[in-house]
Amino acid sequence: MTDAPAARRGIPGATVARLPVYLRALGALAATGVDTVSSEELAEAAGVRSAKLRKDLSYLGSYGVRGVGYDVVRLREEIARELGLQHDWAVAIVGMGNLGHALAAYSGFATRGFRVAWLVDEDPAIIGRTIAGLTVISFDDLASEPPQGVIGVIATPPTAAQAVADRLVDMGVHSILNFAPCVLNVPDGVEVRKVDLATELQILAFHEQHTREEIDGIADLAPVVEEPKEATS
Amino acid sequence: MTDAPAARRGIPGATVARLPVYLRALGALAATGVDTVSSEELAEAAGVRSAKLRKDLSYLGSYGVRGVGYDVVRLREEIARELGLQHDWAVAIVGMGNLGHALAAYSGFATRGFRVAWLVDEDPAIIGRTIAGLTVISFDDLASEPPQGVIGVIATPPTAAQAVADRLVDMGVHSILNFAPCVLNVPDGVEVRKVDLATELQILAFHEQHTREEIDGIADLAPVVEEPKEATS
DNA sequence: TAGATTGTTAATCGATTAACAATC
DNA sequence: TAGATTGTTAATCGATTAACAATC
Repeated sequence: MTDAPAARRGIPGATVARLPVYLRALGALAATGVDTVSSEELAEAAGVRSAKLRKDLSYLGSYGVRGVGYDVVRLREEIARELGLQHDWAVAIVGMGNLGHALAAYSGFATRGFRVAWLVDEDPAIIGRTIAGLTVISFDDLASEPPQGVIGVIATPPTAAQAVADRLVDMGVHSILNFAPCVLNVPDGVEVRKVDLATELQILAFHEQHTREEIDGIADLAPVVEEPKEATS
Repeated sequence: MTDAPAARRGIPGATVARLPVYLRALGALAATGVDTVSSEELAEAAGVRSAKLRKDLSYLGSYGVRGVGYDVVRLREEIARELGLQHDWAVAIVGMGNLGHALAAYSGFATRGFRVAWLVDEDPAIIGRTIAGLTVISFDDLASEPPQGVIGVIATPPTAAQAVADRLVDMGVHSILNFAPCVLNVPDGVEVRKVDLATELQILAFHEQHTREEIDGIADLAPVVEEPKEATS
């Protein structure tokens, strides 16, 4: 009945999580002047299988040309649009410790659609200081400017994180990136993604240990006594 | 034939990735003096469903007691052992920009089984400086001390990341945490986990946009003309 | 047209969940 | 024993993959 792109609704979560990777790869291609790319090439650049890439892109609509490939600029725009990156998003970082400080100065945000707009801390010794060109404000100051469509970043110690999340939610924030190693409880409709640095290392430790066991030989763990082998066959 | 715990091999990846979360929750419980916990309570603390928790734990063996629950200290030890956290792991951080600097000073590593042992940069202006109590060394310096069973952390700009990964792999590192927004190519047997901060925000932007569309009303996007409804059935 | 590559189908694989028998 | 809770089964769900018909 309609020409509208097929599945606007219901893009699988796993696909959404990969769109930024494709976007980045397309940006790199565009920078080098490439204007058409096949699913095979783009998949290679993004570190995925081409079948997966094509399936992912098919959820956005039909932006490729059979026998030719994808127009780099066009596809990049479509993905950016799907992710809501036609305009920049404002970000509020709460917690100006080591990590918050580094995030405030991180250049990778600005180049990929985000503008760090507020730095927040509760420590009077830190409020008022200038970090990365911004003045650190208190939570009350933040609440006084209504942060519309802001993404909140929590970089406080875990003990403070839930209270911070509660205040952000009260202000109308419904997207939160949490660096504090703890579980946050938020109402329905609020999206929390978490980045836990120590957890990432612990997952690597698991693999490191198991690689190590293979190298050292499993014999150490469960000494194998070789049966005298029959000379048959 | 044997009493040995069932599935030592073949713990699903999704389960491994959750074990650190359980470990953290158990640590918090132990700190408050709780000595027994049910799957329902622990799941609540870890932010998962109890059925998932029990299934995850069943891969490690049978450490619960029916009708009672899990011994907090015991379970914590078993998970730590499974993850390879009986001893600390040494970490080498490469790239002493904002992020590398913050990671070097991050207190969350030490408390969860990791010791930042080397800070590496290639900039002569940075080599020799002291950061978080450690002297920044060059790559050649790092290569001279053979880093056994080290976990490598890459916090360089994306342009340098592949070369850094290659050098780490040459030194025998086979577990890498990559903060540079780029795809790393490594040989089989080397495990790379990646943390891309801007990607996390872009995923949130997707949800933020779609939440916003719902609030603003979908009518704006695809004006619906109501068909005069037949009064049948 | 012939060659190339997309978009989609169908099969497979892995992860989640509910339910409950086993058992403390 | 009666009540509680684990460990496991079986069903469901979602994601990945290979293969290929559609089509530029």
